[in-house]
Amino acid sequence: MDSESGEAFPASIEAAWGLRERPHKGPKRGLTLERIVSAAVKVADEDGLDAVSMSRVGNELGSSTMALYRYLATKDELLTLMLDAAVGPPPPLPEGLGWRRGLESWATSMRAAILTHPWTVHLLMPKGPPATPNQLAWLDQFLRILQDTGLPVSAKLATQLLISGHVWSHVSITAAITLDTEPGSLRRWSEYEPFLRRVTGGGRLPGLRAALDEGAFGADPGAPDDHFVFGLERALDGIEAHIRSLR
Amino acid sequence: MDSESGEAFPASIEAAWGLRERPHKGPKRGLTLERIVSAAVKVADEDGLDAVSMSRVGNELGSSTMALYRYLATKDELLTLMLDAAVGPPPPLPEGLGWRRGLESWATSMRAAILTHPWTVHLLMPKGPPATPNQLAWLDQFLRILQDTGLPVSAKLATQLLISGHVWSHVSITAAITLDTEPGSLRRWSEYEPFLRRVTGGGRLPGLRAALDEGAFGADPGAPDDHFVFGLERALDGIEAHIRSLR
DNA sequence: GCAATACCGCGTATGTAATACGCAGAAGAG
DNA sequence: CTCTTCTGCGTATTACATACGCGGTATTGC
Repeated sequence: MDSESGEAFPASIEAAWGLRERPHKGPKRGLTLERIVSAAVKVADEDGLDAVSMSRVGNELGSSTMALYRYLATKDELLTLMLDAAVGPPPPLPEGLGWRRGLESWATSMRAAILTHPWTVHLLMPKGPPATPNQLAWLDQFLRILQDTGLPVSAKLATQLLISGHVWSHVSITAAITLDTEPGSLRRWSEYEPFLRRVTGGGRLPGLRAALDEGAFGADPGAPDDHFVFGLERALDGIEAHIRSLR
Repeated sequence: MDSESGEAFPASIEAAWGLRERPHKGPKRGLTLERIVSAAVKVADEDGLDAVSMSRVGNELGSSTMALYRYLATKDELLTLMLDAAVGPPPPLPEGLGWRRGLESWATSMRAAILTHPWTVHLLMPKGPPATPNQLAWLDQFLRILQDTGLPVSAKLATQLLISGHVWSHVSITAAITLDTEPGSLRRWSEYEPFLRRVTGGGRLPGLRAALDEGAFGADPGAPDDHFVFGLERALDGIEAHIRSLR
């Protein structure tokens, strides 16, 4: 009954939605997309994203490298599904919060979900419009939170762009600063302030220099959490004013 | 005279700042970091980021693959410098704009700079705190724009996080939707709306479904530009209210 | 029942990268 | 003039993703 247009998105994504339940002829399938993805997530949790190779994931399942390609067309699809699985669905929203508290909760939960599996940060760059189940579930929840605000749809989507961009930006910086303490790209936080002092010498970059002298980039890189809240609240203030202005 | 701490950041970044001018003994150097980076940028402009391999860049310079490693420790450093070079310095800021117009201009310029070389989108994920000259120049300009607002430094930085996150998020989505029309990951925009209708069937994802029925995801993917402006203005509204409240 | 068919897991092979290592020659230092 | 330090670069290693095809299996049409 479906039109034959079902080829628009990769088969693995269709499969993740539970569509595409082919009645099949050949031997029984030994694996499941779900099992593959969760094995890959486990590898990433344990040994980092770089450890996720097709052969490693195959081994983890007691299977071979190439068997996975019966379920996935490319590694990229695996990564997309890993992100979806690791972030998971949005936690259920308490009723009657009001849109503002709702969005605060949404943003905070998303940030937490991402940082639970730090490697997801490296997968946030979208490879296309959101299409996986959990990703769309988050979007859906966002839109439901704004349901009764009277905002037009396009404003709701634009709001989502702003808020999720903020989350994204925040987790990326956080990960880059606090988590990537690999000796390869040294860049230890403690070296950062002296470095900035050095390059802002001789009157270069006066704005930055002034910030340094006011104590930005001080000891504690935990400040980013405050930055997160600050930016979120300012954004919500702006949205709130706009919603009020619509009446 | 420098303390011996100069090893905090990769040598190539130090070199990009013009520090590290070693008086050298051996043969004259045949290349320059600058030439390498601009050759790499040229390759990316012509054939995409995936075409940028060490050997390809070497060839482009009439040199060998391994010669590059006298200037760069890893390919990652090359990518970092490519981003810096492609984005370039911020355009000079008109005087007397006021902070709000200033930030609008900053955000718009940054968006334009990134989209001038679409491949830069894939390099935006930070690998550490910003350290390259142009990157810091943008940050510097941002801070100077906020100079007379009375905001504490940490609020200025948090504001930068919010605004740049918005730019980032916007260009990423834009690139993912409009530019990645590779047949590999099909996902043509025109297939997106039908896809969403399919997965929101049966009462699933009601928020999304409502948005669909209101005409979101309609024909024209040029709407993201309006989304960009909307989000930016809301954010600035919030900042403005906050600045006012400080008096 | 039975053959044809479509699909399974997976071994093998290919191609492309990044990059470690070491050599031979060049140029400034003493 | 020799020693040291640095150069460009050839070679070799390692690690992947993934194309291709084989031999076997379970379902389907007769």
